Amino acid sequence: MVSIKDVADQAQVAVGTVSNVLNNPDRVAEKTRERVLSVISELGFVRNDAARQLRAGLSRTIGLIVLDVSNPFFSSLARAAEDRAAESDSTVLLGDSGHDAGRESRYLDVFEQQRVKGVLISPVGNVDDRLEQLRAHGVPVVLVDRMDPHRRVSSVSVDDVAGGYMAVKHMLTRGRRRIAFIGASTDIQQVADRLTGAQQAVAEYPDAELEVVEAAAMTVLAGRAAGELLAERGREGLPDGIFCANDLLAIGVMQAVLLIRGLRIPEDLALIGYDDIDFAQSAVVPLSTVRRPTELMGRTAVELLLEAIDRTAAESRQVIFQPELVTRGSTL
Amino acid sequence: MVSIKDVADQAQVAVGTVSNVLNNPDRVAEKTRERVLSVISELGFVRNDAARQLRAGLSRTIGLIVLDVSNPFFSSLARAAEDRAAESDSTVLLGDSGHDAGRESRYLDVFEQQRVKGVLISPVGNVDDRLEQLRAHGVPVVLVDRMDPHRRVSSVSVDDVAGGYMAVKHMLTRGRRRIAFIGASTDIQQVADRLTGAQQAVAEYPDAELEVVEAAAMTVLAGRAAGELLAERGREGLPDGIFCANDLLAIGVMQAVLLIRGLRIPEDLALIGYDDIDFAQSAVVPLSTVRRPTELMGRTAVELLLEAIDRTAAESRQVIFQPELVTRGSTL
DNA sequence: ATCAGATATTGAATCGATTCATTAGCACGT
DNA sequence: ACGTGCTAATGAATCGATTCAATATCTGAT
Repeated sequence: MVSIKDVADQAQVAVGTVSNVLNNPDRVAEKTRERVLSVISELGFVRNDAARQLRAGLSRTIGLIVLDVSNPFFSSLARAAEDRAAESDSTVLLGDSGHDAGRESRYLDVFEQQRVKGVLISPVGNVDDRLEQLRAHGVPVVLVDRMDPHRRVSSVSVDDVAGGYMAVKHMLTRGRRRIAFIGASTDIQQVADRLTGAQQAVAEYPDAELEVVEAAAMTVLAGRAAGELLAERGREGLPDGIFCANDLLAIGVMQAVLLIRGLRIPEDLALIGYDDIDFAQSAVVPLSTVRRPTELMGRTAVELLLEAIDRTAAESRQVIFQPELVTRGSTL
Repeated sequence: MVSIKDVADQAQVAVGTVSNVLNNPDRVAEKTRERVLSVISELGFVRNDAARQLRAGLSRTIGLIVLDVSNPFFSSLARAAEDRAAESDSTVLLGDSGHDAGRESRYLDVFEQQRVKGVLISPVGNVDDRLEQLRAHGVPVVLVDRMDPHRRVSSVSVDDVAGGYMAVKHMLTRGRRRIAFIGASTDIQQVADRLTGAQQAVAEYPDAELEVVEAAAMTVLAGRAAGELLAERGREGLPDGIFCANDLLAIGVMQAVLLIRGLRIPEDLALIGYDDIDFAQSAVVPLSTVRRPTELMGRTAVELLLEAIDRTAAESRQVIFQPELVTRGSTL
């Protein structure tokens, strides 16, 4: 394995000079620099990051732990974070907790041992203590898609109350009055917030009513089951507008509802989801939905982190983004 | 920042003993070990991986670079790789190239500088030279979902010819004879292989014929466009079995075809996709498909890597997995 | 009490890049 | 020839954990 010493010998300079070529090129005379560089490529020298980090103390990597890497929300966010990090000469290393607290904890261990510059995390378990410990060790942390109730760590999140509000308000302005909300357990904060927003919108219309349907999960199949349940009531018993807590549910509902002979979306029933996954626009009837600014969130998360790295003992910042209404065929 | 020295002082032992507590616990007397451990948690000591790696030479991380982290094939593979790595006390750090050669190259740089134990990669660009360089530096490489034509590096891949064969053979045994293959450009090796398999199956039935339809992309929308094109021919001109090069295309085709009044899947038209994404089973008509053993591939990739790490100068191994037919409502 | 043989502990040397006080080299003016 | 003021290059000390030869401590047998 080629070390900086080998390069120095071969190029007939001191190790310090080689180091300067790599880190302070302008302190080295052009002739020397070129000679050293050519030796570097000749020998195929690659800087040992462990040694560099040990001495210099600083790392160039940011750890990102997400709940589910196959969820488009997170993968898009991760990609944006990577791009932003690259602009500041850092790299994002991605860990997928898969909603598993053990795995999450392992990644936190690894990142801490590797002395990453900072950690972005969308937490599963109760990691408040771990994060506090990281902060105490000088590793800044930014929460993603979740706020710290104690406001001790910075965060980027989305105003899901506003998202729920705009989804339902949209259907109300289109004349719908019998609204249904379909979501899984409101134990999930995000789902509870979307429902709250929906209730606020309905409250503005005295002649409107809101029905809450609990689905078994946030999946297409659970949505279809919920839709079939509604369909059994017959056409008269149906709501005229349905807001689903995510797009998967909405697609399931759409499948169930379209099987009812003669029932049409959006004429008889308006339908809106949440997330704007790829399938939303390519559903049989293109699905209206609420989009979260994932790219912006990813970039901002990295920026908050870099900010925290610079002024070491800064106060935390909570950035809350507004979601955006995407209207398509299902609510025209 | 707490170092091993601080722990040693506080626990009244030598640094070597602390190191042994961490790495060779059975060499340390129980009483001493407990004392050291309690000091470690009291001071909140976290081992500095850079120093450990510098001295010990070995790293505990494996780099994995995938084409698209939001693709269920890769995310499932990544998760399996992580699990397998964890069993061997290693961690997988995930890099998402997003089909971008520049990003891929950046990740290779980082992984090489970090001296990872090994690299798993599903390559975008022409990285043969880079990978050869890595191997020369003693970092084993395993290709994922692609074989090295020169057989210099190990790989795990899938027999897509067999996959195409079994998809079409399945429809043929169900009595279908007018088969269509829908796929994007056969520049993509995987697509070309699936077509080859389809042709082999059709060749076994003298009275069967195969039509090839080129789609604009491998997406739902492209599939719907292709389906609409077929639908224009009227019912008589339609094939009675369609094999799509992936599930997204198949779902698009299904959407287009079901709009034709009276046409039914699978009675009038059998349909089969490839990949077994989540949506396949929750499509309006559950979609038959061909599944690749992603978990097994992820585990095996890590195993090949670990194998290569142990016996340093071993020959490469190409592992080719057989895909599996998943029959659902769309071909009953 | 003594010694052999385990067992437990010690601490200096080491990995490779960075840092910085020191030295070398050079140009120019007197 | 000599001093001044630069820029360029040097190389020893350093980061923190691991390793291993050397030493200390303990056990049990004679």
